Amino acid sequence: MEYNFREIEEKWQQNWKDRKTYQVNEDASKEKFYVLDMFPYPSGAGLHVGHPLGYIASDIFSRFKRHQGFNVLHPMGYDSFGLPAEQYAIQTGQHPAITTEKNIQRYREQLDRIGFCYDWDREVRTSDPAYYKWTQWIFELIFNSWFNKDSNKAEGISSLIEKFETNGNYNVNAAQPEDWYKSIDRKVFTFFSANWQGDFSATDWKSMNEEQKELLLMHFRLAYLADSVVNWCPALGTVLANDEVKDGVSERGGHPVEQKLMRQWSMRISAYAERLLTGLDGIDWSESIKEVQRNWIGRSEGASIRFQVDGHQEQIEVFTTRPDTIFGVSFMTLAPEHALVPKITTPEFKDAIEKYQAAAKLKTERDRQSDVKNVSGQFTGAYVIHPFTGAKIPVWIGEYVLLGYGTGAVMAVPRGDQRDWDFAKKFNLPIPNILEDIDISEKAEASKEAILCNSDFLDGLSYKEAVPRVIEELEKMEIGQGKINFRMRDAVFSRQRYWGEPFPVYYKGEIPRIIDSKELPVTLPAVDKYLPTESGEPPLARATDWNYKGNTSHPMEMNTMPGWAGSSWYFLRYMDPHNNETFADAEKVKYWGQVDLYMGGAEHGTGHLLYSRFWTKVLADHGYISFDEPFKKMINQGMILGRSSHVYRINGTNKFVTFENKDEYDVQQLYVDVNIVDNDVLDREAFVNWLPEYNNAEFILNEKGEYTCGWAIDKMSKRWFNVVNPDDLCDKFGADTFRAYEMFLGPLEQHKPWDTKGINGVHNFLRKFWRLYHDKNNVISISNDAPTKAELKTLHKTIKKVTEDLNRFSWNTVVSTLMICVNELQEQECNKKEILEPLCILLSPYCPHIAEEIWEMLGHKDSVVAQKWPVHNEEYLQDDAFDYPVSFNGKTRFFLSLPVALSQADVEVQVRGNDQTVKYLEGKEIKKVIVVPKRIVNVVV
RNA sequence: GCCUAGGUGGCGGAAUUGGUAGACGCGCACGACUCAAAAUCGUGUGUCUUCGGGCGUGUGGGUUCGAUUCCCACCCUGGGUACCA
Repeated sequence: MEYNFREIEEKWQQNWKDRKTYQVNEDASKEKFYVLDMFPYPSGAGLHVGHPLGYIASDIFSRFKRHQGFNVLHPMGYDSFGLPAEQYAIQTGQHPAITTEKNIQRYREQLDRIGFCYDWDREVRTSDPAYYKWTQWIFELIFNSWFNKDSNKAEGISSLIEKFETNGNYNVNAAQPEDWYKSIDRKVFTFFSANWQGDFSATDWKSMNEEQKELLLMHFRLAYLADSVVNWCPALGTVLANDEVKDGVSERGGHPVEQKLMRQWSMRISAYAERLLTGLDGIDWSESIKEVQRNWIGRSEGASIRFQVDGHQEQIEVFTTRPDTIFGVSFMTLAPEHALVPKITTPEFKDAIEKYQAAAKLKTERDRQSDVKNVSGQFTGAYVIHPFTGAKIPVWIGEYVLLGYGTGAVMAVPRGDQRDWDFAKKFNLPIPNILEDIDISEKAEASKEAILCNSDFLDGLSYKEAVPRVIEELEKMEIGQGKINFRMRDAVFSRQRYWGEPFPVYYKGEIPRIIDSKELPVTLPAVDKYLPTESGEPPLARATDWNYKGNTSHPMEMNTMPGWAGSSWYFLRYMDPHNNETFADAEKVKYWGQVDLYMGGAEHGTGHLLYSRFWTKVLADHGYISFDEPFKKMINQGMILGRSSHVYRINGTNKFVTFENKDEYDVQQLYVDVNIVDNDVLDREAFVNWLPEYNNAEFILNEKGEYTCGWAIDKMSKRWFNVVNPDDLCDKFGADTFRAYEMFLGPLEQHKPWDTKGINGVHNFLRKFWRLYHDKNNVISISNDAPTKAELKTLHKTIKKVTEDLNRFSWNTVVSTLMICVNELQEQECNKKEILEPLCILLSPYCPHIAEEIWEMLGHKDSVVAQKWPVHNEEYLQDDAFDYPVSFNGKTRFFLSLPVALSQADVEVQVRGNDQTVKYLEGKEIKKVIVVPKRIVNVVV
């Protein structure tokens, strides 16, 4: 029988389905292992060869672990809320649920062909009400939480209310902005005085009405409603989170984004900044993605200092990482939008300041960034008083100071900061020297090594010594303190879209109220159109049939949750996907625990991977789960790039010149469909028929009479005509070949070009493998004879290497090892059962269909999936006589037959082939013989 | 600028702890089978060579009996990030 992969693969895929081979259940007698893929958004385009790369790798690892006796959880699902389906709905009126369902089916068909071992009974979809019921539940949990900085944990809001009732907020150390009380509406809180600083007593609390209590609590909750400056994208008609904006335009679609003040839900992720940062040390992720998160969190240590404005009540607070350079301050710079600017600007500079502010406002975020080199600024006419010297320091505004970072104000030390230095030079401000022996006429010196001078009580100190000294002094004077600043902002959680989770929230007046968790889910209502209303409200404002009937008189929240809501906890739902009582049964969560191996792209560093960690920590703080990091180890697969082909048209003609001769003409390079190019040779007939414009193309051929195409490596895209579809490859070569080839391509984490012609090599390997088990007439033929030593050695070294490679996540080298093994066994004409049976198990993670088929042909009734992973025996690997090359002065001079008695003490070397013992080499006495592992003996004279 | 991953034949890549660099595959060349082609099988394939050997892992140094591997300096490429005070 020939290797008929089509029949075999169809047969076993059906068989696995019927036998539920890959169903897993909690089993206390077995050790668990959780292998997870980042679940896909089911787009309409289907899969190309790049998508399954990570799925194949994780599938192989799951199967390997299963063979090793682990109880492996390996689920798959869909991140099925999202923009494209909604955009399609806007254009066609088709409900996004229908589009999504169709796309999911297409995805499933494509995935099934590749032969994955997912337990499909555990499939989750974020857009399924049975799923988002629990997304809504978690939202309510977060809403009903505050972050206690004393315990460094989220706690239930009731513990906060208890505190308020006994002591007001006197002993409350909650995560919230320092100036939170400033945004309290004084029309509602009339009993607080004008200069109220945020403190209230138990009596105050008790005297408040329901509305006032709720408004106050909102400033403590981990999910809160607030007026915040958000990234508004007019083209998409929605707000975006910071991680969804890149270079001032939306990540999806590249539409411009503007800053806008809106009342929005936010998540107080900033409360977890420190824990999100330190948690990185304990997880096995790539250094680069950890670095992305560290930068995003942006922790910097320094001090905040308040400068008194000369002649005003006001103080300007700055944050600096270099409080040691305080004696080098020669001016202050505020962000143009800083709230104090209008208050302190003197009349004579009012016009100039307003002009500057207006100009700054006109510039987009993007313009401001691209204009970095241009130093600009404007003096306000105001001065602050230096806290130590009493000197008058001019206050400027400048674009280089950002309102969103720190306090929006900097103390400028031109001596130590290049931007301050540039600013000082441009506007002729003084550059006082505070560092010993360093020239500052050309540039600033930011070194932390230098010794301070001209700095009063800091003279002679280094950065390390000076910082605590200054902070001590500032605290004594009550004008500053040591401070840790974070770059990370809270995450906006509202989207003005239809196709997302509805909030379980209705409004009583201005006050949002949570819908009782027993009444969840609040399902997405039908709407007549998927566009915002004429008055600019989100699409959900069109809904008339909310399933939540309890408060028909009260309006519902009309925003929906962002895309990352559902994906922030899906890995927990897989553990218990059908539970209707809780998001996942506590016992089951305890059993499956953390994800042991998480496979996916590296592009989610500041989005999904951060939010998942955040939600996991909240759930852990409330005791629902016992771990506060979701993904123990993560591997980010690289992108598979396309190899696109070029043809060269002579300008002004319809003549195409072959690659070899293209330099002789003035040509234009054009992309050509890779499917009509074989081994860089163009199928001219297919080309002529490909596009109408090429119907009458003429060719200038090479010497062989062929047209050779040029090529380049590009991203796989329809635009370059270089998309390769996995279905075609499964048709032509089979899923087993496809799986092995994707791994064989190169290291998983690296970006690498796809090259279809290389797949033949792997296909041939599988045919050879098949032939190992068959005789010349293609009849299964296996002998029960004892294997030879050489055969055992081949097998055992293969077992050893394959096992080692899989344990160190080196998927690509395994394929080569198996190829070498098959080549050797073929040479040895091995047909021994004792060798070929374990080999079949070794292959099965990579090529499960062919392994199953052969396993059955060998007379087994059970599945190869259930077989124990073979273990190698060192005994078979030893060489009994090997010629060791002897290296003398770095060059191989002669060979020794081993075993010989050699140790470092021996100075006599026995030469192969005779009994001669040498004491001298090239006339020099041998002093030392070095025996090293592997195959070299070194002689030192 | 900073962070991060890399740089090995015509190509993808291997070399795990410092130990025969280029495994395995593609491509290419030659041969077998064939009227012929495809497919398949076999042989060869870093480079120079006076056939002894010489040179070779981005560049230049260093450590070592021995360096793709370790150390120092530099160059280049991919990815991330930034007037972050």
